[in-house]
Amino acid sequence: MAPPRRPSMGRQKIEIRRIESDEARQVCFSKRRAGLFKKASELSILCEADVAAVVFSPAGKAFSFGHPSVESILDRFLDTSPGAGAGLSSAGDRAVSELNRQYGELRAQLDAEKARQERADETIRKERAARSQAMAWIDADLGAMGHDDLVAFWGALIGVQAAVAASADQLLRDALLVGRRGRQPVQLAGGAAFDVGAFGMGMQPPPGFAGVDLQGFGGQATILGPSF
Amino acid sequence: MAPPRRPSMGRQKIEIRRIESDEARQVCFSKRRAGLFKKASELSILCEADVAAVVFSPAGKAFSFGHPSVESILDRFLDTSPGAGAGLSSAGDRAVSELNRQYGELRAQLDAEKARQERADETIRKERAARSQAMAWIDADLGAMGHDDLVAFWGALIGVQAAVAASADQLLRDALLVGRRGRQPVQLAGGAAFDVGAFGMGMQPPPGFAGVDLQGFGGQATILGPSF
DNA sequence: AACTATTGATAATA
DNA sequence: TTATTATCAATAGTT
Repeated sequence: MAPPRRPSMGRQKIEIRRIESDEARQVCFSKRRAGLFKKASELSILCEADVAAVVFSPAGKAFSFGHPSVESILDRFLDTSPGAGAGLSSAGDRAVSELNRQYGELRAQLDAEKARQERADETIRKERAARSQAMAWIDADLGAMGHDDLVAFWGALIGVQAAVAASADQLLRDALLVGRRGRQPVQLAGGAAFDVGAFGMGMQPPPGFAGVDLQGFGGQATILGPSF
Repeated sequence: MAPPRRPSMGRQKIEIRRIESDEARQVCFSKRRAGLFKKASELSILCEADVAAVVFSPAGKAFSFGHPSVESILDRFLDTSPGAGAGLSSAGDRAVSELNRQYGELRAQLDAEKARQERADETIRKERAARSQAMAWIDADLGAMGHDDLVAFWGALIGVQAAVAASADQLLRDALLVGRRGRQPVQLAGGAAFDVGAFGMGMQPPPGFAGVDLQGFGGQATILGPSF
């Protein structure tokens, strides 16, 4: 059998030497320029350092990053003047500085959002994985199953439910399912049969539990075999 | 036996914000400054770009990297402005313009993220609402339930499942639960049928099922007492 | 400074 | 160009 082809080889190790392909070089330039500026930004924030980076593309186009501003850093560096201090030298520089600050703030927000999104996705993914397991059981031919089979089935489902709820509770604090892990008998009024079609999002109490005693699970229970 | 403690926690995730500890900040500065210059060097070699990076430590000490030389890059960057006739008159102005553009882009991204997040939250909310209903049923006393009741129960649960799955499919396209809506009996062998230990995610058997013999489904099963 | 477990960056691909 | 994914590379926390 053929080895299941990966969708990608993933990143491969490369030598640090001029990339021959024009296109590949351009792509690499864009990516690494962004990476360089990000690193510069992180350095300036983490260590409260003043950082400037200037890059000219092979085509001659200039790109730059600076905190608090490119020019203030460059001037300070070129001047070699100890007296220049750390102050910004012009209104324009101050504007750039402010923009840079807002930019950093915004980016932080975006990162936070992305992290939150990832947690949500993960929660959904887990719940679904658990549910698919439950579905497999649910798909079983229930009519052909004995009573004890069904009870064991139930037990397994409870386990899935508990696990899912536990992992999910971590993320959202809406009180839909909080507390009450212990069993607390649900009051099910008697009545008609199940109306499966009615089960949607806004559900009503299970219609079809007429005559079922939901109380008392405290003692020992013996469940009879597949006799039925 | 004691768990073999790792020699290190390894790298931990950190937020990009000022490092409070003076010592840690200094160490980080040294490491990341080196990393930044390395990245700059790689960029210049790989893409044949002219690159300069200037860093001032919090203490005011200057460090720099440049290819082919820091000064040539900086001069070129600072020079390329005075002559520009249209609109922007200085490198600083262009930088501001670029920053503004990026700022707008970021803002748009953030909005998109927020919208996506809202959809995810809604999905989770719905799934939970449905699940809380299912939980109410699960809390019922199964041992006291007759076979017919249990079967009906299952039927209702299938309805819930279908509704939940339908609403959830809208959001995520992971193929965890795609297709197969119709019932396709699961093979429940007469022997060991449910492997509780194999629970979907990383789940443990339901707390109360410790005493339940899940093997030999063809026969009789006895569930022990209130330990449940 | 050296050492690793992790996170983060990115080459290859679609 | 943007998205994805498998790998490689950088580095946070320790020793």
